[in-house]
Amino acid sequence: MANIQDVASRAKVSIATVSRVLNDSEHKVRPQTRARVLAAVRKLDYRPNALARGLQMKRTMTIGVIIPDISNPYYAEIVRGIQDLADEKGYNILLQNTDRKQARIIKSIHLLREKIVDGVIFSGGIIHENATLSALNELRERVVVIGRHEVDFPAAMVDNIGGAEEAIQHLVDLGHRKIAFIGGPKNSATMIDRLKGYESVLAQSGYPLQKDQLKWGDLTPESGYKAATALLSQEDRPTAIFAGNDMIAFGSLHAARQLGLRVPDDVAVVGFDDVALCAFVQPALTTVEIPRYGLGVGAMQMLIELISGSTFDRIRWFKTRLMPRESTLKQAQE
Amino acid sequence: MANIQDVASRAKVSIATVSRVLNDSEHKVRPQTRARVLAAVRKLDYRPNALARGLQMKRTMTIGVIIPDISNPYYAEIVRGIQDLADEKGYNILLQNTDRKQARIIKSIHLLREKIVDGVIFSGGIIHENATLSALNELRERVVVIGRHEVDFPAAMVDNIGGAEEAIQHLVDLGHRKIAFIGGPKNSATMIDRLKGYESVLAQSGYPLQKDQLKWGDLTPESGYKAATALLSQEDRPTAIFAGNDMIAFGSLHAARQLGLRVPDDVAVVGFDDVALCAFVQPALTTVEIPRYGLGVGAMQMLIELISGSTFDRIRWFKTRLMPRESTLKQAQE
DNA sequence: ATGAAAGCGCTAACAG
DNA sequence: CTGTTAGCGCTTTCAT
Repeated sequence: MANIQDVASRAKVSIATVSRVLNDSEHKVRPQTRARVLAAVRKLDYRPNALARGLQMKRTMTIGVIIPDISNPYYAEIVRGIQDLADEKGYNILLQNTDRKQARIIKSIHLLREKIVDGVIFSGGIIHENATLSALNELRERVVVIGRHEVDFPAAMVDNIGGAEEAIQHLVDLGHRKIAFIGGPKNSATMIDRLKGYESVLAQSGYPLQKDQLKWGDLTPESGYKAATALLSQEDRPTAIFAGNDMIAFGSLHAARQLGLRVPDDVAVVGFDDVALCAFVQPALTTVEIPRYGLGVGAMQMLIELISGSTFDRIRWFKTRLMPRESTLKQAQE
Repeated sequence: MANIQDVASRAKVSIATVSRVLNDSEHKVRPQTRARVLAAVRKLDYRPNALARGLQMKRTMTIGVIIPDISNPYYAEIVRGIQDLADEKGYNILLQNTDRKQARIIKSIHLLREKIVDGVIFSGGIIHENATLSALNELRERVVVIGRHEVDFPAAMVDNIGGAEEAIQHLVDLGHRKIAFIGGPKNSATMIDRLKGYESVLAQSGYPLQKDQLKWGDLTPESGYKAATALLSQEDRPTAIFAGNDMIAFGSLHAARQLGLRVPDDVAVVGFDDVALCAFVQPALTTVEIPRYGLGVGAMQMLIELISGSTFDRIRWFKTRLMPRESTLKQAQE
């Protein structure tokens, strides 16, 4: 592999000059010499060694991205957003999957530090834990998180409260008065916010939350199925279910079917996230879309601002969008 | 950020000694000194600078992965497979999306070369073109491709012919005699192989391919819809459609519905790929599963062998698996 | 406008 | 067993 010295020799200049033309340095270099250098570069198919450059410059134009699982489409889309902006700005992405395991999160952070990334975007997994927090702090002010505001890092946030409000309002508008909620993990900030939105609209509408309309599980269809079955078997069953995420909603749909209830006529169901499946299941699931790609772009935008030292809002909110589909709307067409 | 010199000073040893204990060098170092060094490392929260190390060692434990689009679940799962093995072996992944654009492919390759990756896994996009090929060759023997054997790189291959054969055999076994094929791009090696498998079983079964049962489109539901509509509107319509991929199959399902034909009673449909949707559409789609995760692991395995200089089969085949579902099977249960 | 040389943080050969 | 030192390939003063 040709190095800068090879280019210099061939162009009969010093390596300093080569460096100058390659970096469009402000140091003027005679057009003639520049041409000679460029010719040598082409001839030798020379590429500057980014390691050497990074070592010298103390910046690598590489950023780390820490997520639970790239094969989860939710994160894949975020990453695509990050990457598109990164690409445009000349950054590269070092990707780390953690499966939300504390140990792997910490390992990833250490590793990214060794590789001298210019910054890190973190999404998914609990930051609270001391070990994670202190590891993240090693990165020194070079971190943007997605979807957390309980910690002191700049964050690209999903408006979960607003999204839930919109969903519940939609149900209320359709005439529902008895709306159940099936949440995911009780201590998840995301779930707490969605519950907040749910409660606030209910209270406002004069049909305040009833304790027996509240169920918790995990984020799987199975847990949704179980919770929904319980809810819908009550004598005074809800006319609508607001699920903490789409998986729970799918489980609820299944439960309703098993109980012989028609959706949306007997019971309406709303999910959250808008995974691809929503539009394809039968009946198509009404849900709240999260702007995943936009979140990724936004987080990268913030990180760039952070790196470049410009000022910016440390919290940036991203609006959700209600996607009304068959699971709440009576067939209107055809 | 502490560097090796800081550690050395604090431990009152030379940097060489620090390097030795950190790399478990064969050079013996007295347990006592080793302990001092380790203590200093901990105290200073020292992490070796991977750039400096890479510069010296000429290996970075980083590999590049070039794919069309990480937000496409097909590639996301491959990447996850790559990454899991990479992780285990201490490698990191530099991810590049190309959207199959020649210019971006080339840019990615150049970039990965600058960053001094130890190797590259390439998937998706045409390699044939001269520019791509020569760029890839710059990487000098450090490339593994997924799903291509027309070029001279080690490859993790999908057995498209076998998969198609199995699918057609399945249809023949069910009594189908007139089976249509709707392909994707005519010049795609993948599609050509699937067609080959289709033809071979047909020929073998004594119901050779008829020209009017063959349609080409792109890989979208729309093109599948169009082609299927044409096929199914013929007076002597096929009793089964073998689609080049699942998207085409979804389009075909839609076409059948529009024409008032029941699936699978009037017409059976088989797809290829087994995207997540297949199990959820109505009727669930019979298709051929591609072991995406396994492909990723396999490719990484090959790359590691390539890097380490051990011998290995330059082509490794990955078997597909038929997933029989409702779109070919009459309801048996319930 | 160009070149010489220091130094980024590390590994490894060589010396002791 | 431990230390000294020469690079790895680049950018960037400081001279000229």
